[in-house]
Amino acid sequence: MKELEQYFKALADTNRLRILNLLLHGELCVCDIQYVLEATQPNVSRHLSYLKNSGLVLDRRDGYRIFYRLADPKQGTKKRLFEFLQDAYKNEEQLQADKKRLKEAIDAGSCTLGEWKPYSAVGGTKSVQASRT
Amino acid sequence: MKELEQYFKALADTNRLRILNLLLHGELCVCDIQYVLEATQPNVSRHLSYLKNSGLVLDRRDGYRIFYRLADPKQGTKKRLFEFLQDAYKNEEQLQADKKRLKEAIDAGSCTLGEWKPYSAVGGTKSVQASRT
DNA sequence: TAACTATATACCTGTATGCGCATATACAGG
DNA sequence: CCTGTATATGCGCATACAGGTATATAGTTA
Repeated sequence: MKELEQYFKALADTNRLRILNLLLHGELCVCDIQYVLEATQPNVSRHLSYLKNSGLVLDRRDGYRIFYRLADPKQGTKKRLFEFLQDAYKNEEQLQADKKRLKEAIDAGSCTLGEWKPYSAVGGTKSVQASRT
Repeated sequence: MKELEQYFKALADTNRLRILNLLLHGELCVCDIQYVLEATQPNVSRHLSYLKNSGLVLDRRDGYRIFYRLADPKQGTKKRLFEFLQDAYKNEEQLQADKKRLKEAIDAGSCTLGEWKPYSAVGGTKSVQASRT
């Protein structure tokens, strides 16, 4: 029960919903998220910590950068939760705008040079990583 | 966005998750919920208020009793949310125990004399009401 | 080792919530 | 109207967060 409650607590915040929206499309580093949300770095960092502690996302260090991604989308409840989100997100203009903004940033050469693919294509497998100098 | 966030805020509490679990099976009055949760009456009342304000449940007065039920399970996001919950709840022992306890209470003649049917059978239609003296 | 980049954390403040207890409100029946 | 039942609300307290600013940490490169 605690786990489910923890998921919902993690989802009960606009900034975290926006972050998950971005992560639904693949792994991202903090700075890209920060850029899209137009939030301060500590703010983004804290929300990511919260999401990580809740069990919804995982992180990975690559050099001095840390990449965040959704956690095990294969598994039952979590997988269905992500699918629900993916669906519910479709009605949210803000989130669509965020995706667009991220895409533009990536095209323009942001930190995350990697892929930009829909959630269905991510499927829990680690997305293409990109280390840039 | 605010709406979605509000839903998650409403779900981010054990007591409210337990209440929704019960409501997934039909309309209930406060006292029955109170009995199952073994919580104080003001406590249950406030959680119900919270759920109502979040848009997840509706209430209806019948005499000096007030019945609560899930809101519009027909509609898109909310419907999918309830379905997700229904599914996620299956793994939670506490919630199964709650259902059992409620069922016993109803069989023994609690406030809600009404039906006790699975969510699929409720489908947004007002459940059978029961007023008891 | 020093300088620099990307992230995280500590501290502070304001707001939201959760809970118990007491009390108010709403309805039903003499 | 007075009493009793069912539910809601006000108050006080403790805790959890969210956000900003400043600072610490980890890793990279010269």
